[in-house]
Amino acid sequence: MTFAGEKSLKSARKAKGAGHLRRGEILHAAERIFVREGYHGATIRKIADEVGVSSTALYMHFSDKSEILIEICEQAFAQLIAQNDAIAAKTRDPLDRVREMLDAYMQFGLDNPNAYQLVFATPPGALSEEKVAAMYALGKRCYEPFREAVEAIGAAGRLRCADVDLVGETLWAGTHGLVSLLLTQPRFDWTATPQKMKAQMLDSLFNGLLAG
Amino acid sequence: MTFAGEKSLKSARKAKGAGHLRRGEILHAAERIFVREGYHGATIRKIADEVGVSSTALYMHFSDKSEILIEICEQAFAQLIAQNDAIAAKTRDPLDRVREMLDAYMQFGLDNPNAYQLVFATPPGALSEEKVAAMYALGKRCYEPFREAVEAIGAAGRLRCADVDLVGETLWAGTHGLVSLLLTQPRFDWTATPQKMKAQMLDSLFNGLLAG
Amino acid sequence: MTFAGEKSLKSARKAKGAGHLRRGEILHAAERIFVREGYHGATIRKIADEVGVSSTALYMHFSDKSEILIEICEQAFAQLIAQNDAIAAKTRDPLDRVREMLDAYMQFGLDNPNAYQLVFATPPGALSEEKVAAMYALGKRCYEPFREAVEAIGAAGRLRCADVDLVGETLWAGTHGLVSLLLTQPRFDWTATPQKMKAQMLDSLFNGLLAG
Amino acid sequence: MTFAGEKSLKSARKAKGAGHLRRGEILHAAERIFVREGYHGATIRKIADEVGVSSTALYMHFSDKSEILIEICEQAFAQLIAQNDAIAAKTRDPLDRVREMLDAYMQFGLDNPNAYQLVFATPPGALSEEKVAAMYALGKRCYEPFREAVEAIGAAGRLRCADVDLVGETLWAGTHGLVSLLLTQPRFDWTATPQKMKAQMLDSLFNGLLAG
DNA sequence: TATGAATGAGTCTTCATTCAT
DNA sequence: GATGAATGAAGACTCATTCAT
Repeated sequence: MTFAGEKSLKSARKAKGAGHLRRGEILHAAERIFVREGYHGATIRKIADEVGVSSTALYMHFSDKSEILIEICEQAFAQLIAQNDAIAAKTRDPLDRVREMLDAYMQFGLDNPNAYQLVFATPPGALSEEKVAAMYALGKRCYEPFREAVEAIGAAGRLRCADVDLVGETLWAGTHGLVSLLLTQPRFDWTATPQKMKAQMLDSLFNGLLAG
Repeated sequence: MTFAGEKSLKSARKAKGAGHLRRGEILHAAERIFVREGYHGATIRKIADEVGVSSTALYMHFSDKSEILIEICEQAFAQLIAQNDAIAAKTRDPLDRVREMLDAYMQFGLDNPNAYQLVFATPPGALSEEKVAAMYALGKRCYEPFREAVEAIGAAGRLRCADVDLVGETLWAGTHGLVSLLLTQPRFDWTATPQKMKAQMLDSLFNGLLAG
Repeated sequence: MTFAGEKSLKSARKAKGAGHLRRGEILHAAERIFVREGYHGATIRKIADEVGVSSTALYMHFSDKSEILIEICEQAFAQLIAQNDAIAAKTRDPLDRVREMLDAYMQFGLDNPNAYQLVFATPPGALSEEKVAAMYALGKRCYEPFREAVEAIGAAGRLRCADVDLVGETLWAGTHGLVSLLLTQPRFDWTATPQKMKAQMLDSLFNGLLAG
Repeated sequence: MTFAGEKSLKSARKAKGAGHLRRGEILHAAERIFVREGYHGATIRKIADEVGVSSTALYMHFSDKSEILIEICEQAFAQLIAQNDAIAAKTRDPLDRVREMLDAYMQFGLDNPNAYQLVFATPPGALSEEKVAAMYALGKRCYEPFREAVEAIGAAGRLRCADVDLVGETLWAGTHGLVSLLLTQPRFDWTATPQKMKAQMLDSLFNGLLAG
């Protein structure tokens, strides 16, 4: 149900700048509520109440409930991408690069639990096929610098396993698992701090995957 | 076969089910839809339609929408617990025991993607505090045999790291991460089969965590 | 929506006799619940539960929810009529006759609070025009012996007021008011027993209405 | 004016009301329907239709169906209380005071048949225990000035009966009975006007209760 | 005689969304 | 830029009623 004009409309709104603050407030409130109640459980009114404006007001900033979700995800990906790009530019040693990327990735999840969960567990029914594809593209873009770094490790002959992609995916899975569990199982009696767990996870995976 | 519509449909329906059959059908349909649409997005009507009964009919089997969710989770935990108990009873060597448990755990997730996601990302706001606590208790009960097995490895001096719990949690996180990613990112271009990835994850973690 | 056959159907059912007990149980349960919850608030299921049978079972005794209400009212009127007829036949002195009738009337209300309130405060929307008319006819039939008795007092020149009907209606209103208040305002801190209040009401009205 | 249908209707609606106007309209419609159909029989939709708004609109003014009922009762009590207070302030002679209060009370019932019946036969199961208690408190507050006036008559030695409360309650019962019957038995062939009946009831009770 | 399973209509209520102001 | 009033559609759930057994 999107039609031409949407894009420019969006830009127009963003360009205005006056409502920038509001926009941000709404996004943050929405993020919290989307996670606390689930996408469908989060109502426009609940979000508006949390911000302290009328529900009508949200429509001045977002044309749609789904647009809020999309923007949250876009921003999350933007940060994730910037993060990885920065590390890629800065850190030469591929091993350090991968480790830094993974650490930053987990840290992002811990720092932005709502956005993280939204990105990795949004009910599929929430977004149009189009939008889901767009999100996927962002995810891929984000994954790329990481994949390259892993490949560099492999090229340096430091991997125990020949399949570079399999290694990368395992690293992602392990780190994602830690963040995911920490966020979704707050009741579990975790014995160490998130920082220690992050380190342990990275150590284990690197120990396990790297060649002697 | 399909033109008479309403009447034949109705007869077909009635002919179908004795009683607990229905219950099972409903649970399975609900499982699918809860995951596809999220708990709040899954409506009683959608579930009923999927089963092919009136929405009213669901209330003959479940007093509540949440009760359906609860039962799905309980059954999932029951299977997970039975699985772990069986392995604990059967497999003596603690190392094999842990590996088997983790493998079975991941396999359960792959085989029951809906139940798995429901259990590990229980839709927020769906269950009463009470019920959430009950679910947590089941989770703990399920984790126990696994924890004991990890402890046995530690007792045998085979762990690189002294903190047994940290090791157990890392193992859980890693395996959960793989299942979670495989289920939530079906679009990602996974390079290996789930079976290979499972093996790779287990190998990596064991390599990384076990003492030389 | 009533049609020919209803009457005979009813007789047929009643004639059977086997379900007599059940029928009575249902009527009593319904009476309680109609009053406790209101006609619309009383559901077939609630009534069935109170009796301890399935809701379907009620349909074996009554074709309809409204039929239950009607029968309760009919029985109440039947008793009221029998009461008045008996007093009319037995008590010669018109003054005693009226007093006895009014006393019995109030006592009926106190003894059968549910039926009484049903008869005098059934939401009009509950019954068809037809049925309401039938109820009214019964009410009239019940009122008749009372009216005659009041008339006899008047004929004996014992009324302060010439309008016999006005006197009768005032007597009815006064006694009804007492019963009605006692039943609907159980929270009120009534200072005397119902028996004393009945007597006081009758004394006051008679004192007030009778000539010197 | 009436042919365009929907659109003009809508405009008409919108043009109608500022805000509390609506609230009042709803209260009046609800009052009628509550009495005509009983509390449970009165549906939000029926009320909304009577007002000419969507059922959703009711929720902009009242958070709940029961809140509508509560407000009707509160307003009725408010008027009743104001009435009695005014008479208490204005009329010195206790006998006149009581008579005026009772007359005003009956007149209120005749003028506000719906509110009256709602207040004195509050639909069972409609209100929470709390709310029922609140209503009772209002009733008590309303009764108080009347009770005091009756007491004053007694203090003046003008009562035939020593029990002042019993006298008050009898007066209330008698007058309530008249209103109640007039409202619930519109089919009955009342021989006098309500005004005459009111007077007759008061005369009878006073004659009966007062000392020679 | 009785019931368990089923259903269509309808209940209260809430949602996303619009529009006049 | 913001809102209060409004609404159609839909949500969970309940009701009276039926029917095969």
